[in-house]
Amino acid sequence: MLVVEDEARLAAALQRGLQAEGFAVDVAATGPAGLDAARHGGYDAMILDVMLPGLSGYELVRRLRAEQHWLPVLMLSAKDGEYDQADGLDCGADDYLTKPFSYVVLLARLRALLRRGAPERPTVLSVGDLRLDPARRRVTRADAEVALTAREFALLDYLMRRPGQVISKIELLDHVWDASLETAPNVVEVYVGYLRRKLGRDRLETVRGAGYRLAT
Amino acid sequence: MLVVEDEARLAAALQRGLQAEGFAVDVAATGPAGLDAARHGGYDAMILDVMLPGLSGYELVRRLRAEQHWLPVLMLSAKDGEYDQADGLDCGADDYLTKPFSYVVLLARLRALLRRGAPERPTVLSVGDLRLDPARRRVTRADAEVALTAREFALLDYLMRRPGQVISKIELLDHVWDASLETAPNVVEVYVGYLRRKLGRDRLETVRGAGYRLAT
DNA sequence: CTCGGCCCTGTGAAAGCGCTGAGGACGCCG
DNA sequence: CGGCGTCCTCAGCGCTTTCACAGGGCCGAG
Repeated sequence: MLVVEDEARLAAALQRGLQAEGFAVDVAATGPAGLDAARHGGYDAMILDVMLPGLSGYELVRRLRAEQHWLPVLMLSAKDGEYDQADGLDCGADDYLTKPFSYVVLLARLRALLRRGAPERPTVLSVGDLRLDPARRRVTRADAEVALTAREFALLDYLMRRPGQVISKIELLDHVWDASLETAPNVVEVYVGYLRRKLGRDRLETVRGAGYRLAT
Repeated sequence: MLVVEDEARLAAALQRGLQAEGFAVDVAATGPAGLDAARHGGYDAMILDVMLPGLSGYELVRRLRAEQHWLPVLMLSAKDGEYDQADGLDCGADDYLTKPFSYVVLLARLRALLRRGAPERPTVLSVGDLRLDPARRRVTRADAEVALTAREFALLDYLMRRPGQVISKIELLDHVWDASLETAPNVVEVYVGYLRRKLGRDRLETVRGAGYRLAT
């Protein structure tokens, strides 16, 4: 088990507690150190604080995932409103716990995580004759490559992870457009337009008053 | 012993012959099946045909090596000029035999291979006509040596380990430039520029807003 | 059929991103 | 000490992308 926590007392407590449960535990106190350990050590899971010196927990997971490491991650955060749960899960953590937390709950979540194991993330998303490969950053439609800009790619990625479901503009703004409260929802319409032009007219359905849906 | 060979008669002959020598022999008839067997079974060596349905022998070895399996591999190929010996050895095979071959020779080579055992050695990385030998610190392009500085070499090394994938500047900074939170991402651009000059313009693709990709 | 609101899209400005040449800092060697 | 090679910074340029906006089309309700 890898524990990444800068508060020395909490880190020590976790280490002792987990060792008592039979885990072998390493501790890292800073973001960069944690990232490094997660990369190299063969851990079964990681407990990760959000607030860390050098590199936030979010950023740490994001980078880890970007490098194709699927180590299960349980995130810890002080609930100070600055960060929230959705953010944590969004950036690639597998579970989330708010400080202060009960030790028993932590153990239970951890066990659940380990039971699940490192899920083999889908390498390639595929819906109909559309294919999107996040690692290679390639999109093909009926085996023909489609060139997308960064934003278009992010949008399509998001939609392809929930094909057939209606996704609201607000949600898309939140996730694809980094929570900018002051951007008009019209951007979404514009980008859906771009995608339609590149992928075919009827692939993205408009659900009036509700959002958009990727045809399955 | 694992024999990966799609020609049924040859496969059967090899199996019988090797069993007569006291080997336990499994046969796989397709590339994917062979890869799978090589991954899981604890074989001492593999005899591998180049021309296979589903996945070529070259690709099979490459993948195996990429996953850190150092099972000794003896490659077989019809000498039709399309593939050649250098290719076979470059992609990570340990020895090479051209069809038609004498059974005695095959046995001798196999024995030699087993004597040597599985060496823990990094393979020569090879993508397209690019070759990079980490041990010798040498890079060739279409068999012509290319002189690279240390940094250029490290960068190319990193990219060649994940050909086709998009790798972000952040990740490159992390790995090639060690822990430089305060170095501008511009260094990466500069060095990609250097590599392009030495390796050819279109070998390194820019993926705007995401990173770089080594063309496969 | 009409109307109001929702959605689409062409236009264009601004910002962002990546490439490159110039050049400074540093270490190595003669 | 000067020449050389490597590493890296910096600033300017050109292209792409992003986004706001506005006019017009479409849809559903009444």
